[in-house]
Amino acid sequence: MVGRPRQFDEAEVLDAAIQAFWAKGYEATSMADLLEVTGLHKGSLYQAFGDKHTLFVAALRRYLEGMRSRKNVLLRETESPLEGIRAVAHALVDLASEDEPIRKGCLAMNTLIELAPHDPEVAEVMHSHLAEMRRSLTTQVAAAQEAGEVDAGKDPGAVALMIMTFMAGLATTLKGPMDEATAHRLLDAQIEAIR
Amino acid sequence: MVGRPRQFDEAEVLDAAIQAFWAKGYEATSMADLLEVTGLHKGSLYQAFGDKHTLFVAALRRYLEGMRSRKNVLLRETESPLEGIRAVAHALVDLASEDEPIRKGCLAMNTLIELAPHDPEVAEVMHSHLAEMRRSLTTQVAAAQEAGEVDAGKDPGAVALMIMTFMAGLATTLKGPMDEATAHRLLDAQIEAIR
DNA sequence: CTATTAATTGACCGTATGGTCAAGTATTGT
DNA sequence: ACAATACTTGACCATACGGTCAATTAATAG
Repeated sequence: MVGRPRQFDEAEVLDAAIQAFWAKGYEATSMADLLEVTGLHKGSLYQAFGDKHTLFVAALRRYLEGMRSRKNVLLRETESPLEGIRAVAHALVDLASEDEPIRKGCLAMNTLIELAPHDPEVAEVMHSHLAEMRRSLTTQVAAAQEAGEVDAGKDPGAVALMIMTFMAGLATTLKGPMDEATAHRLLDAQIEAIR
Repeated sequence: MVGRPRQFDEAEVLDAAIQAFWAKGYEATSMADLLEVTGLHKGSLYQAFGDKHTLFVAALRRYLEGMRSRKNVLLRETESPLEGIRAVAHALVDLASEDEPIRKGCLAMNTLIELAPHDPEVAEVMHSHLAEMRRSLTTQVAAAQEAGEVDAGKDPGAVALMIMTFMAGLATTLKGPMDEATAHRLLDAQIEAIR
């Protein structure tokens, strides 16, 4: 490539943007916030990532990719299908509990609530992410049934959705009075109840 | 009282504000939106309710009171404790599914995510609401145990929290791809799993 | 009638917002 | 050296924002 190369790491900039949007939400995060947290100058940010909305979508995409890849790693590294589900769910609680006592929750759920209803592009990104999550969890539940860890009479798709719903609930309530330890306890009970 | 009386119904104005905040969130709802939806003029709104934040808190309080009173009615009118829980939970799904296909979710959960972490006043209102909800549900679960509808060996507080968590999850995911019928189905399965 | 209170209307304000642009400087490949 | 690209800096912009104020009109109680 000809010309002066990027002096910043695009991934690092996106990660910084993720942190900002995650902590304050889309509307409440100003361009000034983003400039401060990324350390870039106005011109550079706009040239590299376009406007605020475009930057947000890029950051969201990166966040979601990260979640999915961590999920896949956990599912691969655990010893049994149900252990995998457990690991993924508890990892989400850990993530949502970061930065105590001002827990940021899950950027995906935060975005689903704040933006998805009015923002078609964001909605599309979120929907395909959730669809992938659902597919992945469904096959995992089916595997757990094969392994005798989950009642074979149940509908694996329904069980997967129930786990996702519960995780969404934890990610949401963790932004309120619920504490991390309780969240982990409830999650164990939920997985037990669903087997 | 001396002087010209209010030409508008404060409750109606608050309801209109609730609808606006519910549909778009706090930040994304402008004063112009609020004027349009309430039908009031700038001066009147500011004189009667103070600034945007004060108005929001008043609207939120009214919304939460409405939820609690409807909950109490449902718990009183149903035939068994577990039926009461079922009714309350399904009513929330109905509420969160209003205005299809742009479902508004639950203003309480929306607010918990968008504002509670940075807004002490809102956080306090939400926390006391959730605490009341939790107390109420816990005694209801205990009653269901008395009636033999729920396994007496379980911790009623934990069961109550699990139901609340699941409801929070439904309220959240209903803002995304989940449809109302699925939500009701999952809810039935959840209550069944928790007994 | 009078005092009091409220609604209406519209002008006005400071500021923060997201966003653009241009001039200058630095860093690379050829 | 030269062209190409990117970063820096800061000025600039239009607008939308939340919020204030004052003048006028309307409705009520005593």
